Amino acid sequence: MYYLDHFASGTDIGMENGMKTGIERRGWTQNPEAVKQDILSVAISEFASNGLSGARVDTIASRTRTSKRMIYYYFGDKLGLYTRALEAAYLKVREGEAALNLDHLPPEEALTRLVAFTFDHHKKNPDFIRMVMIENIHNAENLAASQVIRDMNMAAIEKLATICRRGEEEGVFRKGLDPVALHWQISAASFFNVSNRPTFSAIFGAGLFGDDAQECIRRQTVESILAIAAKSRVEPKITDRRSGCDVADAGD
Amino acid sequence: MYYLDHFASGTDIGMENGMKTGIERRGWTQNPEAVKQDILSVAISEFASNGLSGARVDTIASRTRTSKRMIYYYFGDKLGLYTRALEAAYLKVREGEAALNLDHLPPEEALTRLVAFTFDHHKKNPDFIRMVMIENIHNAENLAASQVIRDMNMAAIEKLATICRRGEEEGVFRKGLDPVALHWQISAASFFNVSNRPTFSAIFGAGLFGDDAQECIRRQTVESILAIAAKSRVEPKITDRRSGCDVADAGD
DNA sequence: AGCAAAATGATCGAGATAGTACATTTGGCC
DNA sequence: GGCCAAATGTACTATCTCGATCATTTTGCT
Repeated sequence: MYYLDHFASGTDIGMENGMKTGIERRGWTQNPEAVKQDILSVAISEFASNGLSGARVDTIASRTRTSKRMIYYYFGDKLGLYTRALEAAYLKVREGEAALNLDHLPPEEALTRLVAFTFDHHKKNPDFIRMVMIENIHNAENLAASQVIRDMNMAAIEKLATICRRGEEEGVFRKGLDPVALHWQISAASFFNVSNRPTFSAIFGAGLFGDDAQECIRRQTVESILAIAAKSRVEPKITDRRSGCDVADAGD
Repeated sequence: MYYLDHFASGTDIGMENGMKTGIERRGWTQNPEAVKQDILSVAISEFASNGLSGARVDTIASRTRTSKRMIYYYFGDKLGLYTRALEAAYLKVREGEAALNLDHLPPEEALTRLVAFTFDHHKKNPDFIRMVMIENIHNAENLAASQVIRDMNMAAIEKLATICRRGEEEGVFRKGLDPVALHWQISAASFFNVSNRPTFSAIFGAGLFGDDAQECIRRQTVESILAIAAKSRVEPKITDRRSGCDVADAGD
């Protein structure tokens, strides 16, 4: 099986064998990079659909323009392929996030956009969400081994930290905000909205995933996050010095 | 392999072979119910740990006081066992929830307790959470087939609906609150907190899962939910009639 | 052109795994 | 006690699945 030169630079990964790509056919040649990318994109889809144990190397191979031989040649074994696929999925998603530049916006506006963006972005990348779900099932053992992924996420936090700091300085956000905790809140809503859609729909119907209801949920999410970040409208009676959280009666 | 009479009524599922149970040994006998329960509890643990494809029937069998033969005898095949295990996991968790009686409390207090309870309860039942995660990976195909589970969840919503209605009537909650949407918000935080702990910890460290930080997150969650339910302190400029949500600028 | 290393093709094997066949024991009932 | 159906034990197999082996082609380089 052969590849067009620079096939890897094509964006339409899912095309059929023999489809035009818009790239000139200037002879055919070995193309290791394209082979790897081809394998990875198929692997992401397959692992995301069926999980680590559920995915079949043979199935991945057959959906590839290359052979199983190549999978083992480049990735060693199934777990190696999985790990690289996980990294690739992260990379692709973080790329999308990198385009978001919020530095010129006022902090509240920046945070609003960040939350809304994350919500939408997760929704547009279900395979990524599923990869993370699967990784959680496996106790993040493979992710823990990937320095690449940790670095990328720390970068994401930096962005949020910057917003928090600016907000504090301008006096619109409360002091001592923990960017990681805020990220947790943002992720919880955005992630759950995709990850648990199947069971939620099965039980309560698809209503919450229609356009109107999703719009509503997204807005609620944005507002909740902003409320957490904002200086409390009502002065808290006690402030927990350790975590910067308002301490109020929360039952039990 | 033989069973004590009424062994199924014992609460300590995880005990070793031959351990005392507090139940008098009054002879040994066939005990189909105990066998089924034994298999199910092992199955939940195994499926929760390794997923549907990752779980091994032989492993389940070996951790059971009975044999693989019995698994197929009572549950037909692996998928049958999985489905029953899923139901059993739901049942166990909903049982815990049923004990919660909130009808005598004022709506805000009831909602506060419900949220806090859900947060804690999910945390105490990671196997259940993992089963749901796995079911989501499989697009809820098996859950969809289980009427039992749908019924139980509808019951849970009823509880929330009652609180919402009372809150509306007493004028402390906004009108047109959607109990399912509220349930979504509660679940998102409570579920994510358990489901994504491994990846989150791997990336950002375990800090957020220490007692102090968890306390803080739980409180933030409670407050966010209450804020959503409460009548807005600031009158909304526009109200979306379809969903009952405030419409404000939420960015793109 | 010729050579060595990288890349790829075709086929096969070992072990794991779900599920089964057959035999045996137990327990309620007469 | 004897009988039959439910329950359980033992051993086996067909198949699926990962991974390896051996052979061949392509390519960069001199």
